[in-house]
Amino acid sequence: MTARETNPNFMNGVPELLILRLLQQEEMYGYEIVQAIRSRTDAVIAVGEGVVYPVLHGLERDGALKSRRKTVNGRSRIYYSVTAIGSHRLADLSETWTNLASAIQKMLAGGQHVEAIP
Amino acid sequence: MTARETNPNFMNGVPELLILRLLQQEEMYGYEIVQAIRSRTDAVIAVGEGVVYPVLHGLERDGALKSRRKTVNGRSRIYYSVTAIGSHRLADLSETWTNLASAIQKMLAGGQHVEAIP
DNA sequence: TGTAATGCCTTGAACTTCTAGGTATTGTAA
DNA sequence: TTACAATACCTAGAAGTTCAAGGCATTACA
Repeated sequence: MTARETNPNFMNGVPELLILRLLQQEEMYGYEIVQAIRSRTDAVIAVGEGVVYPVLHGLERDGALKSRRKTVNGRSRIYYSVTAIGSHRLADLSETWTNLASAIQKMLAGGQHVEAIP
Repeated sequence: MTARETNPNFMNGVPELLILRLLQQEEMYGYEIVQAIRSRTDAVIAVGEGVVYPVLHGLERDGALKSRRKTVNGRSRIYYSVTAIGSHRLADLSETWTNLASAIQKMLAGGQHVEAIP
C-alpha cells in the first residue's frame, strides 16, 4: 500500500511478458534485454538486472527459452531464444494481458455500469 | 513462475485502482465491490473478499477512503467513499496505469524497434 | 430444518518484484 | 598507471501483493 520509487506496482507478470516478446523477435542476452525494455518504452518501464536474470532462468527451466553461449569482442554473452513452449506461453500471456487491459480501460473510461437499453 | 487458477498474475495494484474508481462514482460496501468488479468486467477480473477488505482497510488507514456504518434491511453495511486524498491517488494510479498499458501495447503490437527514417 | 445468500473479517502461503550487493573484463579519462 | 565507467553475469534478503481457505452472524428460502 506504500508508494514505490521505480515501477509503481502494476508490474506483476509484465517482465516475463516483455522478455518473451523481445526474444521472439530476436535472440538477446540479459544485459541487452534490460536496456531494450528501458529504451523501447521510453523509460516508462525500467526493470533491473535483478529482475531479468531470475526470470530468464525460470523460463529456461520451464523449457520456454533455450540459451547458447557466445563470445563477442572478448565478452562472454548468453543469448536466449524462444522455444515452441515459450511461443505458446507468450501467446497465452499476451491474450490475458489484452483482455485485462481492455477490461480495466472500460472501467476507467466509461465507468457507469451497463443499463438496459429500452 | 507457475500458472495460477484465477487472475493470472497481472494483478498487482489493479484491485486498488478499480476500488478507488468504483468508489469515486458512488459509495459502496465491500461485498458489493466484489460483485461489481466481477460483473462490470464480465468476470475477466475476479477478486475475492480476501483481497478487497484488506485494500479497503489500507486505503482508509491512509486517509484515501472514509467509511460510515449503515443498516439496511437488518444488515449492517460499511459504506466507503473517496476523500480528496483518495481522489488524488486515483488520478495518479490512473495515469500510471494508462502509461504502462500504452507502453506494453506498443511493444506487443509494433514490436520492431524504431529505425531512423532515411 | 437446513441450505444458500448476504456481509464482515483474518491468517498463512505463495509469488513477484525490488534493492543492494558481488564478481570479472574491457575501454577510457586523468 | 591509475581510477572509473560500462559491459556482463549472478544471488540473497526484504518487501509487498494477491490468493485460498477458513470463521462468524444474520436473513431468505426451500
